[in-house]
Amino acid sequence: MSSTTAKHPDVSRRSERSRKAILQASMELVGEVGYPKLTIEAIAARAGVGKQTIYRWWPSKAAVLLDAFTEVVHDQDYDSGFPDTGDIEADLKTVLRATADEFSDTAFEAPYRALAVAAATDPKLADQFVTRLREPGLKVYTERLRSGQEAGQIDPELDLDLAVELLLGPFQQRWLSRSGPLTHEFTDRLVELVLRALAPRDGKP
Amino acid sequence: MSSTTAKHPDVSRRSERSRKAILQASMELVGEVGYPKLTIEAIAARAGVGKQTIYRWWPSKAAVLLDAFTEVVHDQDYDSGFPDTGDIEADLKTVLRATADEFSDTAFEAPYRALAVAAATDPKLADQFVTRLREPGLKVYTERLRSGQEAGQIDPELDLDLAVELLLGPFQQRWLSRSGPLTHEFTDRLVELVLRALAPRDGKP
Amino acid sequence: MSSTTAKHPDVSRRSERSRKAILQASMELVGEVGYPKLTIEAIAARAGVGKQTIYRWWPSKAAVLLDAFTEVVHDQDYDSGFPDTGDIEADLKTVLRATADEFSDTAFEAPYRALAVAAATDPKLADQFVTRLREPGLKVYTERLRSGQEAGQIDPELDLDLAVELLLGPFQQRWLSRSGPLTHEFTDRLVELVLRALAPRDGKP
Amino acid sequence: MSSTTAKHPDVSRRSERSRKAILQASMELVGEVGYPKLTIEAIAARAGVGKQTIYRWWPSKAAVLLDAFTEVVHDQDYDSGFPDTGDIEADLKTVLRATADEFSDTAFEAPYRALAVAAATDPKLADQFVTRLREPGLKVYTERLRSGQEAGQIDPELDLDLAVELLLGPFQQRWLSRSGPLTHEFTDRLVELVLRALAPRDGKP
DNA sequence: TTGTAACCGAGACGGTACGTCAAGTCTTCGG
DNA sequence: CCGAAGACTTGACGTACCGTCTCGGTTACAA
Repeated sequence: MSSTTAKHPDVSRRSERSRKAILQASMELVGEVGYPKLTIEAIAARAGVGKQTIYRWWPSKAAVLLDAFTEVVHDQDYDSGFPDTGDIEADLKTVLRATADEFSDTAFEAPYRALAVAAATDPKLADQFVTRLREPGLKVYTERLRSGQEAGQIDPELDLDLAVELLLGPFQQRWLSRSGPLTHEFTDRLVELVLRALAPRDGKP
Repeated sequence: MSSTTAKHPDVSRRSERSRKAILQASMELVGEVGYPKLTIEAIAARAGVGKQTIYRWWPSKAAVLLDAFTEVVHDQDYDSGFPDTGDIEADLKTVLRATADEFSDTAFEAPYRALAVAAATDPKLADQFVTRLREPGLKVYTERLRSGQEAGQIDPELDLDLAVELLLGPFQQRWLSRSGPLTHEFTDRLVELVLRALAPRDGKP
Repeated sequence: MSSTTAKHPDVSRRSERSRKAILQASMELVGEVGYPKLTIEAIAARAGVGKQTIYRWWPSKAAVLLDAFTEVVHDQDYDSGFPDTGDIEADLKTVLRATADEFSDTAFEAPYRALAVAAATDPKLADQFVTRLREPGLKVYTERLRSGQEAGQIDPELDLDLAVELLLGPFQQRWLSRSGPLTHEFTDRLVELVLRALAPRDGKP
Repeated sequence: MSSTTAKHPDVSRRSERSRKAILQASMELVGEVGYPKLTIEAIAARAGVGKQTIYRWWPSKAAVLLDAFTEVVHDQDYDSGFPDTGDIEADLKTVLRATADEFSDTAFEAPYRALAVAAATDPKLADQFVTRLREPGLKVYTERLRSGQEAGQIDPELDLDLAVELLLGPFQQRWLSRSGPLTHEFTDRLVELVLRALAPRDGKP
């Protein structure tokens, strides 16, 4: 059913051992040398694999890295739940602090930044990047906001997708452009400010 | 005064003709083939210049592009003033709409995106990118917000830098990651939402 | 067995087509532009081959040319026999005349001079030049002189290697330094003079 | 009178200091890095001179080296006389031994070999090389042989130029191609053998 | 005494080729 | 037929020099 399967050789014969080795080598290398100096040859060598085996199954080194990263993230099973204590400010602050810590972890940062950057250039990749990594991440925020909306803490007429953009846009921007540090101070202030925008309108006539 | 001058050869002997030709060729080529396929060799060839003349004055193709882009921006004298009609919502909407249009112009987009992406990878470049292009752009927003603050339309205790991040973060993020279109509808909603966050706190007479 | 094989990649996978094309292109180009203007890039381009394929198998352009020249010489199967009519003076004159003619043939001269010159500078190359081109050429002279020695026409106590140097040294020197023309007149006089030196000592019955 | 003066700028204004420095730097550098790696830029830098000053007065690096070497040789005033004791064999042996020693002195060898090699490629240079270095060197041999001829030790009908070629050809050849060591043993044997060729014909009828 | 015309040191310039690296393709061989 | 190995063509990299061309500065002859 997957239309992407068509261009591949016989998937059932694929060597799982090679696939794993390639993904792992990619993650290691991107951490060691950075994305721009990551080469297919080095991945193949590190993985003990012929270059052709990479070219056979992936269209670009970015695609390899995306698979590699997705696999790691899934292994961590990151849908580990979003807290809902009833106090939306506290919950958002908790999660955004955690997110900030995650984005400061170099093991996570190198490949994720690499992908974000590659996606900014390559629309094909951007698609997959958004579908497989970004959207699942945003969805949990949207749902927590919806819960707050139902609890009357958030303006019921508000577009929640825009609200999530308001919250995460400044965060992501600061991270990607390194225009400032991702401190808890920052994330807390951000949550407070955003919640002022989301609050139900007072002057109910 | 300028610490970067030191590593250069004798600046006074520099060929202005070559400098101009290189910057122009860079802008043309990045539009034609995109940043990843932009090569120093092609720039040199198009500019009718030896490769060494590029390597002599710039450390990377990104640096060339940054100079090229800066020059264009300055020629347009973009400090052409930020409107201040007294109606802060209208003023912000006007400017953000214009900014959205600018970021949708391919002639502007290609090199700017290239720079933003390169800066995300190369901290050295990021520095210059921020000081020479980003900060001047943000400053005018900060000033308009300060004016609004003085006029009592904005909470006087607010950190205006964070306010600007709140406004432009989602905008930049959407643009860079192509996670949505930069319509006037979007920018208007964004301005409205942000202003709710910036409004002076009620019930404090 | 072969100590030089070690530093090479897998010889069995070598492309015979490329090897031939490179050697032929070298010979053509050295004739057209001369050795100093012979470039690896031009050889690669003419041969329809990547530069790397040349660098993979040869350490320098001189080495390429040596292989090319050796191949041509072997194709001509130049061990085509040294005449031995019993008249040593006639035989030597015949062969030296032929050699002079060969050294006057531009198709032969350009690459051979190039190699002789390069060998004079590069001892590594000199080794191979001597073993693969010079020694086989000298050996046939030595053998003819030995035959003459056995026939009593040459002093039996003579060092035949020195004798060959005496004959070919002036010849080579004149050719290499262009200090005079390689006429048959010259070669004949040379043979006569040398034979006076080689003659058995008289008055020792 | 000198036809070469015409193409030069005003010779009278030439800086003697620069000329000396260039020649000395050339000699030093050719000894340090060898002729093929000798560059005009390095000579200029070492001599503390602008490149143009070299290009103004010499057509090639070989020409510079030739001047440099000639100057050194003349300073040594090498026409220091050829011994003529009456014993031609002893005299030739003495001089050829000295020559062999000279050609084994690296300070002399590097530039002289460089010139010999360059001359083998560049006929223009070869002319000057022969006129200014080789011929003066050969002339003294010719004269000594003529003296021997007049003394009846050498066949009066012999072409003395050819005789000198017979003596020095093997010597030069061995040196240039490094096909053997320039021992006194070798030069002595060579002189003896050559003299057998030059001896007056015994069988005077 | 003062031009002014050269040489001079310096070094930027447009080029060419270098030798290296990696890309993506193709071929050979073993399992 | 997949996978490892790696040779192949291609093309860009960044460097080294080439030979030419200004740029002040410093002589040294002419007005």
